[in-house]
Amino acid sequence: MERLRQRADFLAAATGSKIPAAAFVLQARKRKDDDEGPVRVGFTVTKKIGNAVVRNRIRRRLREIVRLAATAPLRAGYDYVLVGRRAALSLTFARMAEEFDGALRRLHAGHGKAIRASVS
RNA sequence: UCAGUCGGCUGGACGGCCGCUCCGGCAAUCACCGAAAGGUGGCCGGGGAGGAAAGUCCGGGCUCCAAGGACAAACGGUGCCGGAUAACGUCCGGCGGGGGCAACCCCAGGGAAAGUGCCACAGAGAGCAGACCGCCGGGGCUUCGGCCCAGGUAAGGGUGAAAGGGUGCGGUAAGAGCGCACCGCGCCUGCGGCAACGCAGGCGGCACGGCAAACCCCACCGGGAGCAAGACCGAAUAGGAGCGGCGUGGGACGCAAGUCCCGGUCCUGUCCGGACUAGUCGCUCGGGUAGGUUGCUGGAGGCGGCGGGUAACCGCAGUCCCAGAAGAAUGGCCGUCGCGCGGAAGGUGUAUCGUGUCUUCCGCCGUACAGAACCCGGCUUACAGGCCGGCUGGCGUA
Repeated sequence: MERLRQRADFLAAATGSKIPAAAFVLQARKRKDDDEGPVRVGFTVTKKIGNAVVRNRIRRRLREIVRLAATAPLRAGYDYVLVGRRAALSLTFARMAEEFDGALRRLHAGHGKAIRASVS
């Protein structure tokens, strides 16, 4: 599993499907012509959420959720982005892990609010 | 012991499971990603947020850019004196003014006899001072209550942020630095101090109101931009330069450049008219974008010691190496405890109350402010709490 680092990758993922949850919004996008590539995950916590300490803490908790959810149905060749929300600070860890699992299943079942990416 | 004041330190601890990042060592130069530059991957050992890392308000280092040097002008900043420092708007020690019983605290604290300007409202009068009320003697009138006229007067009332020294005595018609004493102010001299300034004496009868966070004057300081600085590597695609291969319709003139005619293609189906008529492929090179590497942490460095200095701080030898990320590591989850607050019970001390102190239990109680981003010195602001020390005042005891 790799981290997303380039700004272009984040912008691309934002055009994919979105699944909202209490603690985060899950965005996902299948990379073109790449069925075997690694799973890549990125995290976004905007300045609106809080100061640097709060943003760091949210990002770390989300990162840990993804790391420990090895059995979750993450798919190869996909880019995932988790956008942190304020609730990620106070919700219990188990609850958030459940939400992540549920969000992934809904996403791959096709229930996400698919936003048609403009063909580039 | 209570109240106050100043300064310094600290910023939870331990354990379990699972991770992140950097450095060093070991090993095949192996595997994977990428066109390349380069990156990722194993095991072992070690390091890994703050007192403000924050705000980005000053001052430096460092880097690039600009510029003959110096000075001046302009603009910006600083502003009692001396010292510290790489430097500062910082710090230390003094001086002056103000506040507090005191410890101590606060002050944009140069120049107002260089010039210009302003001083609202109120008030009679506000910058060559000023008679509204009042006071005073004189003249006139009088219904004997007073009224009028020309004067004198800044002691009193009233206005104001401010009314041209203050208090007292003398003096006078009433008053007035009109005279005197003390205080204040100004000038001169002497003494002390590096200086700001202080002290003493003499002279002056008081002139020189305030505002420079109004313009201004004086002294001193300042080139600009910032690690997204800068350096190196460097695609794809487009464009540029060079070399080579193939190609560049026919004819006339001309040394050549070129011009003209006949063709060909296009505007457009036709006429007329107009435009075009040489590229294309391969290799190499340079600039540069995405991207990557570096800059990147050993420094005005920390620690304790000795010496100098009232202090800020400085010197000497010793010792230590102590974060380097890049959509941004330094953590996530759980347990036990600590600390604080509140409640309950019990013990202890006091004649009693208040209350102090100790032990145990309980609380879906609280445990802050805040995350390095090139590096230092400051300032400012935020902060649950805890600890230590100096000094001052009150009360009690010996």
